[in-house]
Amino acid sequence: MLEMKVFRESPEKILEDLKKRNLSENLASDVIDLDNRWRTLIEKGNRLRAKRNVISKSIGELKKEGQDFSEVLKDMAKLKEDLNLNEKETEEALRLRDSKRMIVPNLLDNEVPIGKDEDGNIEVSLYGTKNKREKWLSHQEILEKINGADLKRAAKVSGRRFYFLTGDLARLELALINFSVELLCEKGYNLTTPPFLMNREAYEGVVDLNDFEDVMYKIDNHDLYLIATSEHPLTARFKNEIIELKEGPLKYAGISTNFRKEVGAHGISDRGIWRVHQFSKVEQVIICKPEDSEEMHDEILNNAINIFEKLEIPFRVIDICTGDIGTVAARKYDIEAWMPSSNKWKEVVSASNCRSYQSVRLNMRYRTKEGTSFPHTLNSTAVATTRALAAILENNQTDNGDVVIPKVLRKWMGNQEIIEAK
RNA sequence: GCCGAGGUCGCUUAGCCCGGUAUAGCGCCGGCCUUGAAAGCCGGUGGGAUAUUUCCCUCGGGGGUUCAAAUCCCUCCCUCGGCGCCA
Repeated sequence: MLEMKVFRESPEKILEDLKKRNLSENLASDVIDLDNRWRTLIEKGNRLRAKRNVISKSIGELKKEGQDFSEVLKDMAKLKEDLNLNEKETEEALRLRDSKRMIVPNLLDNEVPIGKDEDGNIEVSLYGTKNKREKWLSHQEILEKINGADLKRAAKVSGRRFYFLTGDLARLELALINFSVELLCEKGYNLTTPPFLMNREAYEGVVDLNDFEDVMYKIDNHDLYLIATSEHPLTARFKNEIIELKEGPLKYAGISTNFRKEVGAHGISDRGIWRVHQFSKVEQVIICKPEDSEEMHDEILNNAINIFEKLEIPFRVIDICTGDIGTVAARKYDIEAWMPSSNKWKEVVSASNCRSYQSVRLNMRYRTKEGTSFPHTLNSTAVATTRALAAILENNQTDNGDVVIPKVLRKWMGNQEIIEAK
């Protein structure tokens, strides 16, 4: 959510952005109109309340002196009526204003490339070298060969897009988690396992409202949602608080299972464990002063780059364009791993700078010399296990269907070097 | 889940019984003093609106009683203690 002062002082910035995103300018002008209405009403209400307080005080005095105050009570009755009406109107105007304000997307960084959809994203760098091979098996074919997952029976007990990870692959998943957690802890990130369920109010602070329909699972009869990423609880953690950033940015490595509805997603490319309803992820979350956020964005992206370099998977970094960036981020980079079986780059990491969009919604502030201000929040995948596993399986396959375990993961696999095909 | 005690400004705390301007300390910011610092002293300290100097709001959340609610009543949330259940 954007601060009201942006709507009041520089609405042209918002309008310009809405144009870049191909969205209606009414989104912003509605907010401005409703804000004016609210301000008129609040001013009137304050005047009425000031009057009430004066009368109320005078009643106290009259009572103390033992004098009659029945006349004053009549004025008060009328005042109360006016005030009741005013309060209803004020509340309604504010509620409407903020419900409109909630759906206005974040202001984009000027550098975000202009584009209609994901085709407008720009490749900024390439890492690693692609292995050469005549024929590439897909990760789901390899899963079968190495007996790494049981999708069929997972469908029986849970439904499609679920999986049992088994044996060496389950172990490899833990290795990926351990590896990335260790890397982040060495860089000073505070390892945190968050709650996996969140209430609606906290959740509204951190996501696009459409996600309640398309992404998060709701628990029946409870005000609780399964988290889609540990970014959500980690960022919402300091809701309604004033935090200290004197000693530098707050850096967290979150570890959680993530639950996603994945509505509307179909297709052959989503087979196997690429797109699933549940997966583990190590996530980076940073809360920092506005002046530090660009540097922090580079840092979390570089951490992710570092992880995939060490895993020796070929990948590229792309700069997400205006049409693909979504509601919350001001700037976003993705890392796409090379998936040789489909001859495509596919998303494994997303690193966003959300600036103050989430902190305004959460009413999370930090102390400055002048008072309080809204910090910036950033998040990036370190490793999402199922997708990283799929990338490892494909890129590290051998002619007979074995999989070479990345060197950096072997210490968590009892120095095992290969997962053999059965 | 049951019983009891609690939740007050960034932190700690008084006020609650008995309704009438939310108290004090710490921290922080600024000033005086100082070669510099500390100490000391003085002032400030959350949110909102605004005619920019005034008003309003804020005592866990919501509702109610009242001219007036931190204070009384109802309800929900959370914390602590005891009991129960339990990986």
